[in-house]
Amino acid sequence: MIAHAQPELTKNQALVFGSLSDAGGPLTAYAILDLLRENGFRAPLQVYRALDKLVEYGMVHRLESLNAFVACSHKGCAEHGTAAFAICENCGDVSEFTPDEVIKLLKEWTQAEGFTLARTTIELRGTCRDCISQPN
Amino acid sequence: MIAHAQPELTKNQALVFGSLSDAGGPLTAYAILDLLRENGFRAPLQVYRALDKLVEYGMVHRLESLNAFVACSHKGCAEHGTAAFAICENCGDVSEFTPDEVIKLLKEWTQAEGFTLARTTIELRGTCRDCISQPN
DNA sequence: GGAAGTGGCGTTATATTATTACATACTTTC
DNA sequence: GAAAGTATGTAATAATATAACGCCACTTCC
Repeated sequence: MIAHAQPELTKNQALVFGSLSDAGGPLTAYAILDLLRENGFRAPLQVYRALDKLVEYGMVHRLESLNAFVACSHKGCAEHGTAAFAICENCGDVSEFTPDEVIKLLKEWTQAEGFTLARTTIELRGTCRDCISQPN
Repeated sequence: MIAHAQPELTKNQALVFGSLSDAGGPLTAYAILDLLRENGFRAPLQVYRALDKLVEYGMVHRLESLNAFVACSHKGCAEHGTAAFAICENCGDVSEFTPDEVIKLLKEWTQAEGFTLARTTIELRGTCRDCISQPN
């Protein structure tokens, strides 16, 4: 478990985090940029810089297999372990969960290998329950 | 466990697979393109099309967190389960392994959720044993 | 044999994602 | 208030990936 300080956000960081929270799902950096143009955003770097910090603070996760970003689903982004994501390829819905037992096993593997673990990516692609039961 | 047929490769597929095998580590699509220019490759699509097939055949894995590709490390790419990767951020070395117990736990989660799993990405970022013991 | 389908290939152009480089401003610290 | 650190704005560009088109080789089915 890693405790994340809950720092004061700068204006840009707050705007980016707000759009991700409001979206309720993953957004690409350029989608965020378009949403924030009316707030004065002009360039990708404004988004990427804010995202870097938000990811560092643990408030936003990067979805590697989508090249997109999503607000952490934990209330207040309180301290929690490594997250995993189930991504529905039909509706785009993303479920975040915390597979502690899986993380434990992976840590055991890294320790046996002498590998110093910095960051873990676990992403499941497939079809969510709703999309299976309600085929379009 | 999924059995992958070991199909005849086309000329382009064989060239792309050859560069990945020779490299012994991950390459980006554009790095492959540059390696294969002397073999007549001119455009990214030639690489991406071959990679798509090789990934489909299970002979090449895509590393989502690197936007790169790596030849499967299993001998002859025989049938095997979902792979995981430990990526050294210092030397770039990638270790492929097959964490069956982890996959089993993740499958249990998906079944409990009614999520139909199509593809699993597990990537560990950190520092390998050699780079820890021989700091530059 | 020929029509129709399939898959691979080559090429150009373009879309999407991310970073480099440089200048400016604000804030904290001493 | 000078120095150091952090955030910002902007333009330009790099890196990654796909769309659209036409061509050719092969099959298969009548």
